[in-house]
Amino acid sequence: MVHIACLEGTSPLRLLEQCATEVIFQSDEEICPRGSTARYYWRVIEGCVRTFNLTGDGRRQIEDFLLPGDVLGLDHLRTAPSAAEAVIPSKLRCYPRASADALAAQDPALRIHLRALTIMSLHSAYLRMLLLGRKTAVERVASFLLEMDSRNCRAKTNSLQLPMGRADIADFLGLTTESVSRALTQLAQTAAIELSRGSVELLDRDSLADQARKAA
Amino acid sequence: MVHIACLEGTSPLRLLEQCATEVIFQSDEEICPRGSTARYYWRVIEGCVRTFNLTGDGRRQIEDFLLPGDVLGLDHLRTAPSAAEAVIPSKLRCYPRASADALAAQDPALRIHLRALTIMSLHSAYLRMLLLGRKTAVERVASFLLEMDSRNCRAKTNSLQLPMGRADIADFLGLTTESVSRALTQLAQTAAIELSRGSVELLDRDSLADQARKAA
DNA sequence: CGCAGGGTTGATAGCCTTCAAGGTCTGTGG
DNA sequence: CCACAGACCTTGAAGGCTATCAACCCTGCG
Repeated sequence: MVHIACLEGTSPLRLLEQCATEVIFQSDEEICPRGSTARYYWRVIEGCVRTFNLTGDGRRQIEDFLLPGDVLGLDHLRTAPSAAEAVIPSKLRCYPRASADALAAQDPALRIHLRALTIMSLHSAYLRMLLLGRKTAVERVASFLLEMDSRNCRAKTNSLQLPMGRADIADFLGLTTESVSRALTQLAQTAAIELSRGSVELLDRDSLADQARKAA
Repeated sequence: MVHIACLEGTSPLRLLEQCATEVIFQSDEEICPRGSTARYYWRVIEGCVRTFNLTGDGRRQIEDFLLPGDVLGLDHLRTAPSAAEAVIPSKLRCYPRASADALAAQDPALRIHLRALTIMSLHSAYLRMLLLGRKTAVERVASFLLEMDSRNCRAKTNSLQLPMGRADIADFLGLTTESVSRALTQLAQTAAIELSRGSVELLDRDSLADQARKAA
């Protein structure tokens, strides 16, 4: 959800980029375990990361998918509140918190930007509450496709690549894999989308938005 | 959700308190309409406020209940993302954004505190996603009672006053009023709580926590 | 070829919603 | 003082949506 285009280019940030290191994670590999000390911010360079929460008996709710450009760790206080894992093999850039925070302390523009990113996460969380609390399965899946599409900045085509599997989508939307599958089939039957291997063709975004019942 | 005890007492904050004014809102009166310009922060002094989102066809999801001490408006960027209304007659203190932000620009401690409050809201939102996406009706209601209890700082007793009605609780938990009522009855039958007019007696918090399946 | 993993589809069950009715409390007015 | 209306809460019965359980398909791989 959290885009950070303007973290690049500005001059004092060069220093920060210099202390950053890149790390590659394999599928399902843990990036920061829940409760671990929050020593780094991470930025996704390639791939996809999920953050999630579990109930005592193992039910999972995915909080967010992080795509290239998104930042992980802005919501950590002393420790990480939720676990993070790579969805597919992913490259992340790792920024020491101490350095980044020191930089932010002296750079009002950076502070404002980081604050805006956190607030955008909060807005996205509130919209997802509406989705989880009040939307039907088809509405949830349609909303999900549109959200993923809107984050898929560079794509001009209607082809939406989904790095995550049905199980991840289900745990993101508060459904089961079967329900996700059925909702996708149903959307395909209205000709709003077309399903193909590993991607979804968005044929009719208006119809999708209609079936998503977007919040005004 | 957002507690702000330490906004009081520190000396530079006296200035801010001086430009603050108190306003009283009646039940269901709007505090900031969705999309309105974000010109103020608000702090609840007495009463209770709800923030919420609506789908296109009017289904409502309450994002948060704000109790005395909680701050409203930290998640606003240029405009308010969601509407806010008083649940019961409530007194709020109103802080001009410009003054507060200017003060924060010069006061690192205040900045850190405000940032922590925002992050706490985000954590609370993530926990509620787990509730909305993965918990049953009884689990949701038990979780709700425990959360309200934990925010009910000053109370030593087991009596939990709930300022909001069943309809508000339902829209907070993604249920209907009937389901909330049934879940409360069911919790009462296990002797975890006892229902009385306008309040709930928490007889067995362990049992409640058990039935809430709290996230580890 | 056999197997494993992910996705889809079908049948059934369960939980919550919906619709409906009754109960309780409060405030108002006769 | 009591009747009554209204709001809110609770309870009951029926239905719908999604979960669950199961089978099947497809692909990739050893």
